[in-house]
Amino acid sequence: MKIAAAPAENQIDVSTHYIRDTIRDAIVDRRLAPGTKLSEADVGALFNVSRTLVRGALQALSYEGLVNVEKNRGAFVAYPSPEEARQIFATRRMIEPGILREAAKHIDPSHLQHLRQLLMEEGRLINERGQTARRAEIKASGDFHLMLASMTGNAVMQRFMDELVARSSLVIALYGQSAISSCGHQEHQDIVTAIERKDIEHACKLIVHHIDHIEADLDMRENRGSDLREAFRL
Amino acid sequence: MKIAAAPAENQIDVSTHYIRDTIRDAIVDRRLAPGTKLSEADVGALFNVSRTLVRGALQALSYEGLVNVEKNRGAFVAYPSPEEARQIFATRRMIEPGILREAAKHIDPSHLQHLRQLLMEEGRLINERGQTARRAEIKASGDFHLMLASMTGNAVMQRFMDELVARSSLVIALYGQSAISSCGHQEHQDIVTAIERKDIEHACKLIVHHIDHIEADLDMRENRGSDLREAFRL
DNA sequence: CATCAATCGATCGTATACAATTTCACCATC
DNA sequence: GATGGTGAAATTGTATACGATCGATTGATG
Repeated sequence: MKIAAAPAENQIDVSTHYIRDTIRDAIVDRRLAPGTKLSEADVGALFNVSRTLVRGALQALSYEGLVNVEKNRGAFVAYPSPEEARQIFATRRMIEPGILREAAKHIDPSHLQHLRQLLMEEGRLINERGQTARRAEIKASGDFHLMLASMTGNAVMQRFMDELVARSSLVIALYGQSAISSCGHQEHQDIVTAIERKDIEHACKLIVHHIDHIEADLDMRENRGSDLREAFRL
Repeated sequence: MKIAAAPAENQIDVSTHYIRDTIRDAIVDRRLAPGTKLSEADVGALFNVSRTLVRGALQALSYEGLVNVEKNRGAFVAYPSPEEARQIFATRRMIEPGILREAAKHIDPSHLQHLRQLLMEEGRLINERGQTARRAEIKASGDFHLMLASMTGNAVMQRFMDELVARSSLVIALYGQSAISSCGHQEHQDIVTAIERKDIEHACKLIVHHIDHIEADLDMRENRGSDLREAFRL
């Protein structure tokens, strides 16, 4: 399978960071399918850089859990197992109530306004059709949770949530049913409402159930499609 | 300053992982002081490998927050600012109660036995003197929290805690008062007792206060010693 | 016809070479 | 004596070279 990534972009200063971010976006947006091989030479050719920089980017993505690097075999877009997916959502359930309680301490009106704005954008996307809108919807849903994390003013936690949201997007793209639940949007609204009322404990309950619902909407049977092969690899 | 790291170890297959782990241990154990420059050539010479592998290891450590890589200047052992230190502990307060609640769901008698064993080891170290014992004590204290994380059976969360504990150790080594509080050990015991009684909510309160106490025992004034310089860098 | 071994091609792992940048010493100047 | 500029040395950034490993194809053999 050929990789459909960004063009060479001769003008831009192509660094490891740029390559990493570009590939990450492509993975999270599902323009790169899980399991796709990311050959160092191919990626390097696409960006007009040597394998050295590509390796750096792939290594970084492997730390983030978006790419699996197999020794002497190469790098592949992550294909999270159902167990891995469960752990990602379990981790979010462990973390996000804590984020909400901490965010509540630092909240100010502009935060609430920004949250409401995100919700409106989200609502707009739900009514659109097509794959592009679907991708944007998944991204917007993640942005909502990232916004909550950013309200804590805690860069360490934000990085953790960045990773969790990115990996969640990958999981949703992989195992999501075509009949996507638009109730997620309603749940986001309910959470903001609870925050506005300063009923943080209720917001915590809501967000845990929300994560439950996201997970419940997935169909995580093994061996979807053709990739028996990955199933047997280490 | 010369680096006092592991010898060349000609026999061992020295990979990026090995280098990363060795440097990480040295940082967390404070055999490498914060701010120490990790020159690629020097480190490579110590391990008898080329700069290629060293760069990989340093990049990995930078992702973990134990090393700062500054473009065109090199890699330095992280020198966490007070603000960064506060964020690390704040993150732990957000996460660890969630870990406790999740761990409680998966608990079995062997876990409790292992916890008690860690506590005994910890108690033994408190009564020893010397820098070696101090290092071991900091490490043991971290291991207690890592054990709780491992009880969740969640690899994603475990990795987050690995990072947080390692960075905490660095912070404690940096800002810790010489008069270390041995009440941390008592607090660990109280937490285990609460878990044994299945009073998880109490254990959560205890662990949050415990983290508060660790943080309160630090002296996080800026500009300790000479390093104005770091203060102005990006 | 199936199975297994040898070989070849492709890809990765690591070292090395060269370019770009920073650092530091030295010297001129005020 | 302090300041500022110049050039060499040291260090990092990136590309390339070469050896090692893996996978597939081919051909021999039962």
